[in-house]
Amino acid sequence: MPGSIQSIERAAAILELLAAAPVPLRVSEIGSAVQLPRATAHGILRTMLDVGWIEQDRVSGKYLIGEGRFAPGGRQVDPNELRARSMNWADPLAARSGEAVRVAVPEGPAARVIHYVFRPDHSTQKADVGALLPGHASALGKVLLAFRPSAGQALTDQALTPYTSRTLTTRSRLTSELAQVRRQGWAVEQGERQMDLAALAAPLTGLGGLVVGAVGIHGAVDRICDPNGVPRPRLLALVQECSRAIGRELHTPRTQA
Amino acid sequence: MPGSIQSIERAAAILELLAAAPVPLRVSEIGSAVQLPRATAHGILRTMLDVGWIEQDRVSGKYLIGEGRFAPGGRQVDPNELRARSMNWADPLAARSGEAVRVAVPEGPAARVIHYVFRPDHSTQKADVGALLPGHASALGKVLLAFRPSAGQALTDQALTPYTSRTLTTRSRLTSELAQVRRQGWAVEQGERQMDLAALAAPLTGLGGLVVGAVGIHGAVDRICDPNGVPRPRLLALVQECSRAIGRELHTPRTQA
DNA sequence: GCAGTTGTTCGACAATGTCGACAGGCCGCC
DNA sequence: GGCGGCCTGTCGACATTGTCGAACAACTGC
Repeated sequence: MPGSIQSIERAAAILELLAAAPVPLRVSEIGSAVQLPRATAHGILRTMLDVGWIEQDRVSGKYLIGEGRFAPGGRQVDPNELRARSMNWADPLAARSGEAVRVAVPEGPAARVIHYVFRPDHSTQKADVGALLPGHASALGKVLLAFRPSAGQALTDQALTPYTSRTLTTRSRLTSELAQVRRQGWAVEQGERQMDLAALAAPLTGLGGLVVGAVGIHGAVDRICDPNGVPRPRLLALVQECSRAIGRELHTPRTQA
Repeated sequence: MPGSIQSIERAAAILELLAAAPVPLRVSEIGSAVQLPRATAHGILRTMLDVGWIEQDRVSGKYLIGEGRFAPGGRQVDPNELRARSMNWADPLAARSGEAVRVAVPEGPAARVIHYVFRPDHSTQKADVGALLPGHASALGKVLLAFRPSAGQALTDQALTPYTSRTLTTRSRLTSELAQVRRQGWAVEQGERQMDLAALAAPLTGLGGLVVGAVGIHGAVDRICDPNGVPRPRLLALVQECSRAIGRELHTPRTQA
């Protein structure tokens, strides 16, 4: 099929139309300009609204081009919004798994913790919100690295700090590990950053399949994994379920009721 | 169908991925990052290549984000490229119609002439390449105005300079005229800018249905139209055929063989 | 040299987007 | 104030469209 994808071509045409327009445009104007039924134009507009390329004036209903997109280093998903959306699902995960929960977003080759839910028991714990987890030595980091080729690019063997004897310290081993993470859709960390700690993590998938963050649990190795070092299926299922739930939430950005 | 269009969502995801990447990425990397088969990712990438959102390194085959797109007043189609592509079809149009041919691109509410082909007979003529034709009083201008809602927005009744007694000088009459142009796909001008001149014009449709320019013929009123003021069908067909041919040319931007 | 990549093309299937028609809301004109 | 036109957004059936597996060729690195 040596043809281009029409939906995208049409979206591009409409986007250029809006970019060239000094004032917001109504759906019918756009439709007649590109010779498309209004319903079709509306569908394309709504999609571009969802992905943030364009904006809609709430009172007039007219559409206008979004601000400062695609600028070099253009903004990813807003961490605050992601935190807000994941809270509803992170709490139940902690309750049902009995472990502490973390949500993280990518920051260079590392993972920035943006949300933390304490383990249900009343032991002393410390929330490390704001902390930077190493990408190669944490479950959350591995997930982000696996689905963000841009980040992994910069990692050299020298940068793979060995935290424990189990830390992956060569680029080739890390690469194959990340390939496995991509295949199976989740990552595990056992004693790679701290000998007595293990963790599980899964990606948070935004619109279009783009991974915008990761969610996971962490705790004592013997609670997270069985004696053979295999993650306990129940915990794994809980993490994946939570990941999918937040993902679904991200797919419905019907903000502003 | 209260769902978004997936192709566009995926394109957006890939675009953000590329925007966040400091270095060019290969197809397979992109595919695994958004969990898509390579062929699918390739199709989306090719489309975004065609519309100019991304670029491809000719030697490595890697993809990188395009430069300076969507900047306020971002570039339209390059007039030089449009001129080059339309030349092959404008010449035959002049030969077969026996009239002079003009190609124009939008510039504000007016039409900038970027190409001119002399009428085959050897009468004295003057090529007005570079001239600015009024949008409301020329066939080329009406076509551009009809498919560029952004331009018409600024026109007030005061701006509708009356060149002759036949010039459309009220906004309402112009609006209905433009609606008709959109319906039928071509525009006519008879004595509206110069009493003894008539013209026919049709849009040049780029990718996705966006009108990027217009092509048309002009000459003595009695040669362009019949005594009743109706455009001669043969000439009209020739203009439309030429318009479609150039449009097809624009849809195949397989530049650089 | 071969084995493992890579980017790209082709074709068939069915999932997807398109488009006509309907409902709800708003403005403006009588 | 009520009415008519025009607007945006929704729903559903159809078929066009995009997707995805498999095959091809060119390239890289053991």
